[in-house]
Amino acid sequence: MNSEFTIAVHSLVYLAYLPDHMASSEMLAENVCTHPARIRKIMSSLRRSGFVKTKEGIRGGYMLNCRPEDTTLAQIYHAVSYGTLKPSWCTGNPEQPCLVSSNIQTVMDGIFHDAEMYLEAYLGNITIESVLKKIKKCP
Amino acid sequence: MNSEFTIAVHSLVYLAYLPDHMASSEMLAENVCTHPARIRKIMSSLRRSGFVKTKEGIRGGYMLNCRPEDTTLAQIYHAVSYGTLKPSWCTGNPEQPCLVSSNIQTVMDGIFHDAEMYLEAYLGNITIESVLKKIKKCP
DNA sequence: TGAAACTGTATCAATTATGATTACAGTAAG
DNA sequence: CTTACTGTAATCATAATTGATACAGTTTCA
Repeated sequence: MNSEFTIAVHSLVYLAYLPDHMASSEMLAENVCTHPARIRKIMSSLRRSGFVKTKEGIRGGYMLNCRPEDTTLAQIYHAVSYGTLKPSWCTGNPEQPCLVSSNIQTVMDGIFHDAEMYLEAYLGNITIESVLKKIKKCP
Repeated sequence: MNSEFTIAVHSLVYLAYLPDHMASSEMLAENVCTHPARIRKIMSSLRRSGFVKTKEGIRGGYMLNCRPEDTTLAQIYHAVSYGTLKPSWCTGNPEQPCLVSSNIQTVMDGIFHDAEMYLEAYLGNITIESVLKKIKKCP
């Protein structure tokens, strides 16, 4: 998994935190600690899945378009990082005569797929609002 | 997550599959499709956690030292890849005045930690033997 | 209308993570 | 005492990730 999921969650939490629920890529980048272009790329994907609306032009930026109490990290993970639990490198080789070597890829694929579903089930219990609440409880 | 978990599972499944439950790093490397030195590194770690025994010297190699029906992928994950669910790159900055930026790391750390526990709970339901059974069912 | 302040997106560079390779010391069998 | 193995570290190559730059397109507002 790369950090796009974390950045997406951070950005949505930050938007939910701001009184007007709106920020430019530059503001978000400073808060997240990354480059504005990277934020724009990820926010574009969040816009395509409907979590934010964007406004181009002067005084533009990103606006929260979902209810923090209804939006779960599972939805965000699915939109931004689905399929990234499984490592890209595989063991075994379908061409080999050995039963284990030739079939392990299929079996491990299934295991990682199911594991990701479990992961999403857990993330489905966490909302943007609950993350914000946890943040507010920090010392 | 890198592929060490997958390689560890593959190696143990392969040992369980072999009639004498024993193989050298070279045999394992060929089956897994990687370099013998990489196998040795991972098998060393599996030896330290008791899943295999190693025999040095001529006619040496790795021998299964656990019951395939009792050994779960959770145990293997924990031994080999614990803590690798969380991306290494973090958002936010504890030095910033903003509540969100300064505390998101702590909160996301907790979420990834719990997510990993969930993942392990799922992997706890899968044994080396059940993986081998799935492999044998492949066409 | 046109300058200013934004997003959208592509491309390339820099950094980091991953995997492959080599090397060699240590060990046990025969 | 040679041969065939593991243990481990170091180094190289490649791939993935992140940073940076550039520029077209859009909207606001003087």
